[in-house]
Amino acid sequence: MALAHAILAGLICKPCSGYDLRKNFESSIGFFWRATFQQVYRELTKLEEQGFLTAETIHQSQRPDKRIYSVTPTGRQYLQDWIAQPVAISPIKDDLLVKLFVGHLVPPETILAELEQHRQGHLEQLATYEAIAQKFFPDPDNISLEAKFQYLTLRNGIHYETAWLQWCEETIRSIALGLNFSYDPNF
Amino acid sequence: MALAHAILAGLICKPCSGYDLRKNFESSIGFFWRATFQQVYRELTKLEEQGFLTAETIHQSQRPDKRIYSVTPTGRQYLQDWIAQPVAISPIKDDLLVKLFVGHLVPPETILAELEQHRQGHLEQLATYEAIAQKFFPDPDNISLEAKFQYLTLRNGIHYETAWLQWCEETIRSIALGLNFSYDPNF
DNA sequence: TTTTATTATTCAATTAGTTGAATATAACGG
DNA sequence: CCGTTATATTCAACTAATTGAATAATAAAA
Repeated sequence: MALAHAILAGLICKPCSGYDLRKNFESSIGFFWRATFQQVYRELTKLEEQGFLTAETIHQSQRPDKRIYSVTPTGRQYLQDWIAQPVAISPIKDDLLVKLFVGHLVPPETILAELEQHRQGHLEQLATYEAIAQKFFPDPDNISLEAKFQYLTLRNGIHYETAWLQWCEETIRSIALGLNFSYDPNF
Repeated sequence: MALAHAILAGLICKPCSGYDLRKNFESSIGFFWRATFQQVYRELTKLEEQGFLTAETIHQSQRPDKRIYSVTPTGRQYLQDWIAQPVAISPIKDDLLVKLFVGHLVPPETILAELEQHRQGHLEQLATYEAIAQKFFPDPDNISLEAKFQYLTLRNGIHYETAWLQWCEETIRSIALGLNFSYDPNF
C-alpha cells in the first residue's frame, strides 16, 4: 500500500498536479519508490475518493488544465499513523543477483560485461546523489528538521551506491582473475 | 518476469518439489528474490506448460505425494538466453525511506525506535550471511566455478547489509544528537 | 493424548504494477 | 514551418503479487 503513502509524502512537501508530482518524484522520493504516470493518477483518484486529498482545478489558457492536489488533515493523520507503525525491512529483488547465482551457465565474459554495465550505473547514481548533497545540503549540520530528514535519506542512497560499487569492483576483479587462470597459456 | 527465472535457477541447482524449492529459497535465492508458496506453485505449472520443466510424481506412503520438477534442455536454454540479455539496475522500494523522508511529521523518538529495529534486523542478516560464508565457503579462492558464483552473490549481501548497518548507526547518531540539542536545558 | 509443526498442494479474490496507446496544447530549436 | 520535447491526463488490457483460506497426512512435543 505504500505508493499511496509515497504520494501523500510528496504532496505534503509541495501540493501539485499529478504530472508535477511524478516529475518531482524523479529527483526525490522516486529514488526509493518508483511510479509511472498511470500509477500516480490512479492512486490520486483513489486518495481523493477516500478524502485524503482535495483537488482544485486550475484553468490554464496556454496549457491543459490541471488539478492541484493537497493533503487534507485526514490524509495527514493517515500518513502519520502509517509512519508510526513499524515496517519490516524491505526485501531485495534483484535480477542481476539471480543471474550471477547461476553465472556458470554462460561464458564469464557475458557476466563481466553485465557487471561492468552495473558498475557504471552505480557510479553515475552515486555522482547524482553527491551532486544533490553538495547543491542542496552544503552545510548538513545546520539545516531545518525537514531538510535534515531528506538529507538522511540521501545519505542512505550514498551508502547504498558505494556498497554496490565496491561489490562490483571486487566481483569483476575476482571473475577476471579466474579468467586469466583458465586461459593464460603460461599456466 | 524474473520469478520464472529464479525458479529455473533454483531447479537447475537441485531438481525438487515446489515445497522444497520454496524451502531452499529461504536460504539462497530467496535472499534476493522472495516468493510465496502460491507464487511458486502457479509459476511451476506455467513453466511446465511452456515446456521448460518436466515433473515426475513421486508416490509417498508416509507423506503426501509430491511432484519433482527438473529443468528441460529448452528451459536451460531459456534461462541462459535470459542471463545473456542485459538488465537494468533494479529500482529500490523501501518504506522506511519514504517514512524518513517525511520524518518531521512524527516525534523523533518514533523514527529512532524504527531505525533501531532496522539496525537490529540488518545486524542479524549480516550475521546470517557471515555464518553461511564461514560454513560453506571457508576457502573461497579454492572452489568450483559454480560455488564461486554463489559465493559472489553472498558477498553482495554482506556489502549490502554492512552499508545499511553503517547508515542506521550514522542516522541514529545524527537524530539522537538533534534530540539532545532540542531538549538539553544546558543549551 | 491433544496440539503443534512440518510436509505438500490448491483455490479464490483482491490489489498492485506494467505496457502501450490516445488525446490535447504549446514552447523551443533548427 | 516542422519536428521534438514538455505539459497534462486518461483508457484498456494484461501480468504479477498478495492475502487468506482449505485440504490432508504424519511426526514430534507438551
